[in-house]
Amino acid sequence: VRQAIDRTGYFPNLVAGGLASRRTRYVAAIVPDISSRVSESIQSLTDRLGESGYQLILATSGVSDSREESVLAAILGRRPEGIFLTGISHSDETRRRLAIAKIPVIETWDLTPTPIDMVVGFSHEKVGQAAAEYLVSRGYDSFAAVSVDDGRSERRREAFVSTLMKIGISDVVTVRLEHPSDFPKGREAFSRLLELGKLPRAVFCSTDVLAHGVLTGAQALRMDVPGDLAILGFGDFDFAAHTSPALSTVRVDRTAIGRIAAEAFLARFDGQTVERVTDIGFQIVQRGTA
Amino acid sequence: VRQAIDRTGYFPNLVAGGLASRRTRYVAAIVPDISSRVSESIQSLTDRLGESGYQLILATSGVSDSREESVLAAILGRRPEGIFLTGISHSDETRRRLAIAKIPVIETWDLTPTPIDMVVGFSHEKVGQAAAEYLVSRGYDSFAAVSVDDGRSERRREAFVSTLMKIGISDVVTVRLEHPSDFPKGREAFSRLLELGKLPRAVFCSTDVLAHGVLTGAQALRMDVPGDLAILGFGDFDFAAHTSPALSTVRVDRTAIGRIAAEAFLARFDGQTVERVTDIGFQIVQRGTA
DNA sequence: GTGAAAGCGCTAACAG
DNA sequence: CTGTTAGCGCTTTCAC
Repeated sequence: VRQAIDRTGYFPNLVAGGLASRRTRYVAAIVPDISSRVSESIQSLTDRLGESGYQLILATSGVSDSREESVLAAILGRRPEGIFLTGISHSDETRRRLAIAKIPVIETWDLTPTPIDMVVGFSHEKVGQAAAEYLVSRGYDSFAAVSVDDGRSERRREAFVSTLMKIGISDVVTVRLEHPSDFPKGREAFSRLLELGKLPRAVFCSTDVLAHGVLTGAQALRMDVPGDLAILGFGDFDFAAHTSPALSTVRVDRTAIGRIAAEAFLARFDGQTVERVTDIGFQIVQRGTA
Repeated sequence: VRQAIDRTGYFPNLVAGGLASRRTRYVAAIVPDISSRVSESIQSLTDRLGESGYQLILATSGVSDSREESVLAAILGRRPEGIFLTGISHSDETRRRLAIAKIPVIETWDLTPTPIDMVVGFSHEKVGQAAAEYLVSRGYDSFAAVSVDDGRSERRREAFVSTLMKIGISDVVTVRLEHPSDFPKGREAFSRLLELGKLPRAVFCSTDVLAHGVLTGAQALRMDVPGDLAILGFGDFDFAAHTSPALSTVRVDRTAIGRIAAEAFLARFDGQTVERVTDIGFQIVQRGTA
């Protein structure tokens, strides 16, 4: 039999199987764009899912999720058994369609008290707050915050600023740049801080690329980092981390998001009940002497 | 009718459609890993394909494509209409299965005279050669080459070395590191060059992260780059590019690979004949005064 | 043109 | 337990 199979080159048609069994063994993931940091969680998702015979349908929703709704519509027709979403802000229409589809949904990279179904992520507010508390605890007393105009980035910055406000520090210089954050924008942020005359002792960048841009701006002026200026980034952008022993960061385990999401999907497919919200947390990685 | 559709929340079952029409409107892509540079080509692939109603099945083949064969088997059963592959070395079994499937296949990120079907990429030999010729033309006369033990990386280095050999320069210091290339390995490469006593005037790194690691190694010694040491990387790793006005690179348009592949697939699905091999080339981007 | 019927290649339910 | 049969929800063909 095996020989006959080999000779004829037969391999089962999974689309027929999917139709008959109503189990397509697909999970769909919608990410803003594939090259972003968010997509790194997809790696662990794919790998774990692949082990159990599931395949990933990957789609991009574009800048600020502009295409999420239409992409979702296109994808639901393919009857994936689960949906991996980025972020927690989704249109009513998206929510309605997801409700109709009645399949496990996991929102990621954030936390919310009102998830569509499940969430695995961390609190961006807590990140900003922890960043502020960390810098204060290390004795810094003048601050700046730089972010890009993207929801999660802004929320980290806002939490940073408001936490400082609570302990009586209200003159936090804020620099906001256009999404997406990249290296030159970090340099630009540094220039703007310079123009404002009084450079702070510590700056929180809501992104690691931004932090790295600020860093080189400072280094170009022969400043000592973190001596003259402490820089705290976010995300553990490996490259930034390795490049700059001077750059501290709020580190998030990106692969955990994919891994935990995969396990949650598989458990649900298996009929098990699953924790609805998983906070993967974060940690502050100190480098140099900041 | 629209109202009834809206009320019942009906949306067509594409898996039934796929079975009936034998057109699944899926394209599958197999990449070594999602976080690698290779995967950036996937972005443009997905986007262009999505515009035409095609969805992407993404799978990873693991380090040095170890899982490519099994992953392909799992994927062919889903009857994608096209396959996007990374690289040009594929096992006989892979080739056999692909032949049986009789669907368009595009090998990418490389060039070969014997493609399975179509190829879109560039010549790694030419990259190495161009790197050598560029540095020589700029007056450098002592060289080092650093690479990781990955097929394409090695081929760039080998071409670099052999091109220099042809013009009479045979004492090129070579440093080989383990795959995958990362920042610390670049620093390690620099250390090894130092240990060898005589530091060259120019070094070609077959990866941009490697180049950046070498760069910071040099900067740590207060060396002037490119004054004391010219560093030429490969790949246009944006971060490296932005960080270091001192770092030149052999730039490849990664999005072009996905875009061209998508167009080729769509044309073939449409019954058109398509160019079998597309060389997207590369260009040397000079930064600083190197 | 419009409408009914016959698959697509499996899985699952059922009868033997 | 093995063998048969009836769908899964579409597309396509074919008769009208």
